[in-house]
Order: sequence, then C-alpha cells, then structure tokens
Amino acid sequence: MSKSLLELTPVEAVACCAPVTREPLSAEAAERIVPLVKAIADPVRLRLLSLVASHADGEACVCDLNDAFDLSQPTISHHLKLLHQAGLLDREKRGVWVYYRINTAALGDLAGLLGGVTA
Amino acid sequence: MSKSLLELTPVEAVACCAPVTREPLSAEAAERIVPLVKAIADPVRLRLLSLVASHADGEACVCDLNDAFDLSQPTISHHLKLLHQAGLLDREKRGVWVYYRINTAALGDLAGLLGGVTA
DNA sequence: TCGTCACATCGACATCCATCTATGTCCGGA
DNA sequence: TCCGGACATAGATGGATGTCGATGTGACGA
Repeated sequence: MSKSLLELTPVEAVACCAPVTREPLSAEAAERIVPLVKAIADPVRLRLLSLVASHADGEACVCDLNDAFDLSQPTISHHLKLLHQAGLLDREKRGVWVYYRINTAALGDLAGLLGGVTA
Repeated sequence: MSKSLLELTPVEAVACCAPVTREPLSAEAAERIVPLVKAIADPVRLRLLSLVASHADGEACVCDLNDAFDLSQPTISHHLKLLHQAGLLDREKRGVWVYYRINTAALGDLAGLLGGVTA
C-alpha cells in the first residue's frame, strides 16, 4: 500500500497540489506546503541549497559546505538535516564523508506551485 | 534616481537575481531573498495569498478574508501587513473598506528563482 | 587496539514570531 | 455632532527556531 500522509516528506506531500493562484488553498493543503517553504526560509539553508545545486557533479561534501560559512559545524549539520527531512536534499554516506545532492524535482514542484499561471 | 536597496520591497530586491540552482548564492543575495520566502512560510499567509489570488475580480476585501479564518481580526490584519510589506499584495482603500490585490509578477519572480532550470 | 577525523546528536539559551486583548483611527450615516 | 462599523496599531505572552559548546558514533590508519 502507499505511504500514509504522515510518512511523506513535505516534498512528496506537495507534488500533487494545484497552484496557489488557481483556487483557494484548504487549511490542510496549506499545512502540507508550509514545511517545504519554511525549509528554504532561512538565509543559511538557501545558500546551502544553492551551493549544493551549483556544485560540480551536482553534489557536495559536508566538509566543503562547512567552510563556506562562519558558523559552527553542528549548526550546518542542523540545517542540512532540515533540508534533507523536507526532501530537498538527498543524503549519501561514502566512507568517512557525507555527500548531499539536490532534489531538482522538489524545487520544480515548489516553483510550479507558486508560479501557477505560467506553469 | 533609483531607490536605495533598503527602500525596496523584498519583491523589488529579488527580481534581478539568478536562479538558486545556477550559481552559489552570495550571503547578501540570500538576505534579500529570504524575507520574501518568509512572507509565505506561514499557513495563514499562504491561504490569504491564495484567497486573494483566486478571488473574483482578482481582489478581496479584508472583511471577506476575516471570515475565512478562526482567527482574530488583528491577527489577519497583521498577516496582510506582512504580505503587503513584502510586495506580494497591493493595498487600496475605498471608502470604509480595504481591498487587497495580488502582485502576480512577484510570485512569478519567486517561482523563477526557485525553478531556475525550467525557467 | 588506539587515536583521529567527519559528521550527528544533545541540551541550553537567546531571539523571533504568531496570537491575543485592548485601544486608536478613519469614514459614513443619522 | 455623535455613533457605529471597518481596519490598523500597541503591548503582552507562549511557543518555535537558530546558534552554540559538549558529547556521541562510526570509519579509517597506525
């Protein structure tokens, strides 16, 4: 059987929705979308996302990401966890290092949801 | 002369930026974009935006919006103010009533910023 | 087996934010 | 001129969130 709504990442729960400008959003739909928006509503997370997305090979090691900020390693780890839980970043451990890769479809769904008219 | 950066609404400050996935976002660019994302990172504001956008004539009276939520009038007023300050909603007072209209270009800019690849 | 490196988790703390009640302002009607 | 309705503002408060230092975990090399 398919996963229940509560088991879905925010990204998976959003992929089905009509654009915001088409019809009034139900309270339930809004609650499903918001976690995804909140995930990118932070300057550090936005830059992390951008860094991973624009990185060579489409993936980035945590060690590279840490160096790009004047923040402690646990803080970066915390933000990466949020982005991963939202479904925007995929996580893969290889040896001692952890690589994050962007989920392009997720960003696309979100963009379509907002743009709506032009989609 | 053109307005200084600090006088711009978040929407105006964002319209020029390259998509998030194209190149690493600078700290300054991220700080400009985030207020716009935060403006829609709330279920009530997301629904308000959707209500106004999908309303007949493309505009909605505050009195209509109040009725759609189980929240106090000042709370709705507060959220509308944030959306207006972000540049996502235009405000017009006609007589006793206040009408809000959506800034479609703003949502489009934001969507393009996120989508990037498909823009 | 031990030490070290890469990353995650924990617990604490300060700040931010959504919401409320109370009050202010502006407009139109009586 | 006064009253009431529509909306905004002010101040207070509880909960969410970003950050930190300390610590845990798991993999690799000596």
